[in-house]
Amino acid sequence: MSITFDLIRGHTDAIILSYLFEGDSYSYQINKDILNATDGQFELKEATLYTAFRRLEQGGMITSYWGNENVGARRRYYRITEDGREAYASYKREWEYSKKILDKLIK
Amino acid sequence: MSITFDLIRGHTDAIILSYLFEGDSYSYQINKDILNATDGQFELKEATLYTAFRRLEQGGMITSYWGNENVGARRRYYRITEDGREAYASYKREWEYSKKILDKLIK
DNA sequence: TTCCAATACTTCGGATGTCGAGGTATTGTG
DNA sequence: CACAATACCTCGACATCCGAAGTATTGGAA
Repeated sequence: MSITFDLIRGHTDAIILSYLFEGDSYSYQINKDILNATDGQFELKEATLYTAFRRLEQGGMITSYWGNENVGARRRYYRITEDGREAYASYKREWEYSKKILDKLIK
Repeated sequence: MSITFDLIRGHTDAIILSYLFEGDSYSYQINKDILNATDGQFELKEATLYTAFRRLEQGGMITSYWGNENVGARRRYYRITEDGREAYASYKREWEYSKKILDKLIK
């Protein structure tokens, strides 16, 4: 089954924050982690991720810094802030809540 | 808690079809049914509903007809088609599926 | 050694869905 | 007679998502 991506819309930030909650990471890595976690059935497109990173950084949810890899391509790492942790907790609650509502409505 | 409506995005059609599955209805009624089902915590805005009805009708998921009320304002009723029933079953599966995915990703 | 796949980042513009604001018409009630 | 409630509808703004395209680096295959 190929998922209609609009179903995930609005949850992008929550998904990203969920990964950053466990440690700094970078776009490509997060993308691969999502693919692994869902057995290759779901991924956030690169453009979507970058839009989200910009949005989250502007909102003070994350900060970013360049890694000093001396091998391979440079990486921009993202780190969750305290505000980001709070936002994540809130997103999580909202997900649980909207799940309940949709379970009521799609029966 | 006030729900971020973007979380519901993409599920509007499924919600509407879910109601029409149980019998013909009209916009205002469906709106009220949703409000009741969620204890007033969630509603689809009128403009959203009309956009969705147009979309569903153009897609052959529903048909519409004018009720012949001799009392009160005229009502446009919507009826689900066979294609609509199939689409609904599919939407329902997709919802179950995306629920699993999001539960994996928002942890 | 040359080419290509993979890693990694980024921008742009189009498509889509949602909804606030505004509008029309009818009926029943104070 | 005004007004709330029912019921319909349109427009335009806005946010998000993502396809497409582009840059740069490294390592391995041919």
